[in-house]
Amino acid sequence: MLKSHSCGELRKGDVGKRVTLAGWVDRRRDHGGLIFIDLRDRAGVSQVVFNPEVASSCHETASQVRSEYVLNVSGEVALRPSGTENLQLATGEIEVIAGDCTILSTSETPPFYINQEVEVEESLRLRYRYLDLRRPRMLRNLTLRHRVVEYIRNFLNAKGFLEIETPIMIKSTPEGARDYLVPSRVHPGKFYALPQSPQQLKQLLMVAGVEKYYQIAKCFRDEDTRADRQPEHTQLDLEMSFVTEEDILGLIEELFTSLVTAIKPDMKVITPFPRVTYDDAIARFGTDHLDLRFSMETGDLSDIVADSEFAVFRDTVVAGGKVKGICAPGCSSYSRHQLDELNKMAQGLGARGLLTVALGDTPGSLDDLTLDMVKSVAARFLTLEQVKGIAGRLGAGMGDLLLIVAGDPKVVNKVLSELRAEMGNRLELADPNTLAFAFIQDYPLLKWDEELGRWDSEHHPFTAPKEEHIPLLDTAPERVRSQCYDIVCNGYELASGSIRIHDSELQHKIFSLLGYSDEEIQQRFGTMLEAFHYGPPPHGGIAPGIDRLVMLLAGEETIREVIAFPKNQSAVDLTLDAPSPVTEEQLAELHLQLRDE
RNA sequence: GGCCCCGUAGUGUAGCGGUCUAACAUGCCACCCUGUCACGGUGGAGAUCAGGGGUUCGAAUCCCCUCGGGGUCGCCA
Repeated sequence: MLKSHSCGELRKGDVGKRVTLAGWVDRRRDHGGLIFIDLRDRAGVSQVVFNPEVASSCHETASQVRSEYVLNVSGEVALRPSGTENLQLATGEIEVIAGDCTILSTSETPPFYINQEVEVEESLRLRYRYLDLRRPRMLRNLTLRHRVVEYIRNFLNAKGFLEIETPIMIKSTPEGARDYLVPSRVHPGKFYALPQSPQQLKQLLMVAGVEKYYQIAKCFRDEDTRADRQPEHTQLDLEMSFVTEEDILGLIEELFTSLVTAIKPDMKVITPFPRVTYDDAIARFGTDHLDLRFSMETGDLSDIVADSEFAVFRDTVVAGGKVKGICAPGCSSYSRHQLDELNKMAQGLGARGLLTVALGDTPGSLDDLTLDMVKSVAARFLTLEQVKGIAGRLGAGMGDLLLIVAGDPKVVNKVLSELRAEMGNRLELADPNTLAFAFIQDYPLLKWDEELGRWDSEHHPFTAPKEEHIPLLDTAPERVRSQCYDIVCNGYELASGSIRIHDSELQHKIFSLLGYSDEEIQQRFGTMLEAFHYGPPPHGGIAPGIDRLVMLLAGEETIREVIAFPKNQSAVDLTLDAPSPVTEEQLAELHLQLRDE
């Protein structure tokens, strides 16, 4: 080793020791005579003093050094002269008196600050990701991620799970997201696909008798990116045999709560995790990836306004739509501009409009409310009783602002859930140090796909219906609930899972319901159905997203901040400049020809 | 594919129709400096204002297109 100690570990107790350090020049302070260099490695920073009277050639070397040069320094650890200690620094009581110094490598001036926490354009950071990762924030995030994965492995290993790798090149199945395809050289015209998840493989592992499986698995989806979505992401993929929904939820709750306690003890977790049915989630929050850190629940106002003079509301209800709203506490004094912003946001999400109702100027009892204190374009169409009814339903008082949307229930819920998140943000209602996990249960098994004119899986086709709902598959598929569950946290979907079908008859029936021909079923799922003829155990699992989990623990806004080499919004890897063209020879070998477009 | 936002020295920002020959901070270069730690001091270099077109007597500034980046809707079983 070129170092005897790390730059971050030296303390008072090391005084007098002769040490050798190696690291990067974080900062150099040249006093003409004395030169101070903060030498940085992964563990931290130590101040090295270069004194011409102690080692003149060494001092000469130090004067040539610039930021991010890599140095090897030997010297004695000394107590800093009294009065010059730096309490900001863990190593601030000592310094290393350089006796010998070698420049291991030089560095050009970096394209952005490495020793300062300044926001830099993300594309530049990604182009020089190896420099970006030198910055404390990134090092912190990567370290956190490592510890999370380490914790998960230890936790599951202790519970008797086997970590098993599954292939990255598998078979394409056209349902779900678009596959990333890998052309086969050996088999002209045939392709592998990168897994969207190891779903079928882990179920085969259950048939194989593994009983408890997990994997830190890379998953690939060729869909557009978002702040919390990348073309490839990492899941804790997990599957167990002979379990019920309760077993899976209990395991995950124990894992997550103990993980947070161990790794981020300063963060609050609400236990036990609240359980919300899908229908309740939609009714109360307009979305199933809800944020339970604050209330501001939506309220259905349809019955109150059905007979109102306000045509927009009345007509919506008559046409089978819904009128719902939320209450933004203390926002009755919102300016015209602020209201316009919210209106624009609502319209951007598909609402025809947003009705705002300001209840007086100051806090107080609703009993004192009079119609002329109500500021709203709909005020003259509503009775005082109706306004009070609406306010009551939304838990509003004087001084509050009501945000009301009318229209198709899907749109109304979408818009209100986004407005709720927005207002929660603006009013700082969501404590950034709280992780509000929740289980969402009782999802519908199927959803009607308008475009294709057929039923489609809400989760995936291997999800088991609730036992007692199986008869409904023939009579009222829309009413069938599944043994499917999500974990959400602070407004993000963190995990999805289900108890799987282990009966090949039932599985076959679901496939048929989804409109697959026998031939298609055989072609896409033949192996699994066949495997299910050989004693498949009842089984189920779940797959929490590691990127999102670490993002929440790190307090970051995007998962890119917790991925070493992420892709940008256009799915480009700016570090390596991928994707890139390939040679004609490569294409020919793969029996591929590019189309003119 | 739609909508919204952004693009000014290496970096981060200011400037938003004329006095911009583009400012500030920091970084960079040179010199001075033996107790600093975001060291200090003096001086200097550094920007076709993303690119193209238009409006105007005059454009970093207004309009259009293109490119690049971000957010989002669609999409993500």
